[in-house]
Amino acid sequence: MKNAYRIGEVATRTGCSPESIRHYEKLGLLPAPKRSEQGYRHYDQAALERIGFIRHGRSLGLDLHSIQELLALSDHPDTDCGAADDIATRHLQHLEARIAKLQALAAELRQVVQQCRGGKAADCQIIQTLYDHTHTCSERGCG
Amino acid sequence: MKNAYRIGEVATRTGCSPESIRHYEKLGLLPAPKRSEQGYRHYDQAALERIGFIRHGRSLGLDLHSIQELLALSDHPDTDCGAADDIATRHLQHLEARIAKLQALAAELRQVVQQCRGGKAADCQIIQTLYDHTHTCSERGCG
DNA sequence: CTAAACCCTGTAATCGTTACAGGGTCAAGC
DNA sequence: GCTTGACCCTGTAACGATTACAGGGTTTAG
Repeated sequence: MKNAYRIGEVATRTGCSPESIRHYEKLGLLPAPKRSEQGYRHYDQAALERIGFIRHGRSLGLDLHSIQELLALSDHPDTDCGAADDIATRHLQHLEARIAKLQALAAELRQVVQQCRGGKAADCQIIQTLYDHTHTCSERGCG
Repeated sequence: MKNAYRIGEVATRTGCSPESIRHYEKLGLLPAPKRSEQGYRHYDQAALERIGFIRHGRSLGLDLHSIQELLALSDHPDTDCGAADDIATRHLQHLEARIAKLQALAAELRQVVQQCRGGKAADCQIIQTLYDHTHTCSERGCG
């Protein structure tokens, strides 16, 4: 268990590219790490765990702003936990809405695809359907 | 049925912002329209339908590149229709994969949310779970 | 005759990540 | 020694689609 990792080793261990790590630092999600005499970043175990937190949040689809809020809660252990629940619940609802929308899109697209019987573009039902604006979402309220 | 619409009226009729219309033109999805003496764009009925085509494609989640390919097919009526079917089918598979991934994310997030019993951030299970890197997607192959 | 609403161009922002360019540092091998 | 390659640094630009300006000109209605 070392206590000083350079950014490349952190990248390997966390699955997070060096560019992203520097990006998180610039955005304030990570504190500025110590530097070697040559200016190389040196990370400790806590930084590794913080990056793991961020990556786990990202893998769940959370945006960096939400992750920053969750990190702030974690940095202030006396804060009420309700805010974390709000963020997660809000994101879950967001995900569910997006799933529903994508499912509607997929269903519509499935119909479009099944209409294609081959032949020339002039007769292509896919292209015809796209020109048919009676099916656009803006007129059916599915956006 | 007029035969000369300015960009604002086209925007109203198609539900597509003037900025987007100019953007589509710059990208080559729309031909450069005629201009008034003062330089205002004047669109005809065919342009309206072409914009409708683009919007319908976008509402299905197609990217502008795919839409451009479909428009190119439409512009060459003798082309084989198979390419259109390829584009639509490929996009449908893409949608289905994305839906599956989002559903897995939502399921995981639902578990996380249910762990929150209130209280202080120090004890918050949401935050604890995010720190727990044994659950990150990179280690479970769900990315 | 003036104010509001429209149009023009070009540029920059959004989000998260990646890919450079241009330069410095460090290890291993010859 | 000296080179080669793998690192690291900073800053900037790209991706995709859209939105939001700034700074200027035109039309239209009161």
